[in-house]
Amino acid sequence: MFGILHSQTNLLMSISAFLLTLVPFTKEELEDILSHFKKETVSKNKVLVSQGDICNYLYFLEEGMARSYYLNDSGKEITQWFFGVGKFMTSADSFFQQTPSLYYLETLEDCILYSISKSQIDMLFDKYPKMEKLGRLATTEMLTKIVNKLNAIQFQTARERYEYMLAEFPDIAYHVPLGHIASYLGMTQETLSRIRKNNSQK
Amino acid sequence: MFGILHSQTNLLMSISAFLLTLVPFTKEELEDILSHFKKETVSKNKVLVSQGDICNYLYFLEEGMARSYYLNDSGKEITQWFFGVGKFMTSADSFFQQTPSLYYLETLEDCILYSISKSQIDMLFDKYPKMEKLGRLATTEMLTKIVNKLNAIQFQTARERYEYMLAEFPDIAYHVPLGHIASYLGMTQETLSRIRKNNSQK
DNA sequence: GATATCATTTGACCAATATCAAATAATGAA
DNA sequence: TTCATTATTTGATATTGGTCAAATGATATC
Repeated sequence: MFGILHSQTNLLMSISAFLLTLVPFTKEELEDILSHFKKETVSKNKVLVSQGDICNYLYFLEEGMARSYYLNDSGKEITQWFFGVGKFMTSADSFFQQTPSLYYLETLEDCILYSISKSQIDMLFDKYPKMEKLGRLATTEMLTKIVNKLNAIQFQTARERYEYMLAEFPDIAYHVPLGHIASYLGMTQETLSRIRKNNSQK
Repeated sequence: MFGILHSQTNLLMSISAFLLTLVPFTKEELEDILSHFKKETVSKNKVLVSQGDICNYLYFLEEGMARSYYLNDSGKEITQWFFGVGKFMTSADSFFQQTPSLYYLETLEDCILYSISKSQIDMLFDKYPKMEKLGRLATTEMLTKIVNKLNAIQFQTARERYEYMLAEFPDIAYHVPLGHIASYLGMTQETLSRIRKNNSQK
């Protein structure tokens, strides 16, 4: 079968470009802030944080994709969120409250990450009020996105939820295993498979 | 039938007590901050913000209860969140981005509210880094609660979702119309009625 | 390239919950 | 109190999506 071409937007987003979209840091501030992030490359399917760990780092995803997931009562992996290029990623509760993480964080592709520890970012929060603003704005954005997902999950049919997925994560939807998406959307992979089949026939 | 006694905890929570649980403001800071909030009493079933309005105020709920809701495609009211004593309430997106609100805000009981405008709170954000921290912490708390709801909605049966409601909003669950709760939990009110019946028989 | 492993698709059947309609109960206004 | 209105409950039936099992397809390793 001839494949459908899926757009590959946003292959890369530098952390400084991203920070500047939220808050107008000066060159000096930005340099100081960035000096506390550590660049690392991580290969595909690596678990960065396990359920029960304290999540010690906040990550910025310059390249690649990742997900958070947890194990439900039957031990099945439930994808909780996808992270794409140009996004912050962490197990938020665990990182900010320094409590055991409820989630795993796992790369889904080879990734280039910038990481920062809790103590370092707290130091930056104290040093720069603009960093508090950044934190607030980033959190507010996440809140909005989660509310969107909630509305999709709560009131839409399985097919409509898949359409939400395509809209929210266009880069990711065609590049990760079906089962990850199905559990993210709260349906079985059999159901998602049937939806995809019907969509492609239309 | 003899009614079950439902606990009435947290009948009142002062705004200063609440702020101090999140950030250690000094007496002077607190006084300055509170001077920008305006106390108002609002009677039951008043709409504070309508869908399409810009939400101009952030409210703190000292007494009473309220909800946010929207109208779905069929024009049915869907409760999106409940707000109880000691909580901040606003149409977050609309207030912070000054965009038309997707939601209505409506009191469910007579309320005592403290309101503050966007420009005033922005002024406080600029004046006090601790206010940015307050904003970040309050938003993070909200984020955690919404993730909880999402997990309940996504993976639990109708009965388990109702149990989540009782745990998250014990003060509210027995004091608002059934239909508000049913739409909040993503089920019909017939289903919720049957669940309550079964629970009371156990 | 052959084979083992893992991911996806397909089919048959079932359970949970929605829908629609009507009866009953509760509430509030005159 | 009485009546009108609104909220809740109940019953019958329909539908969506889940479960289980098996077949097919894709991928990676030797």
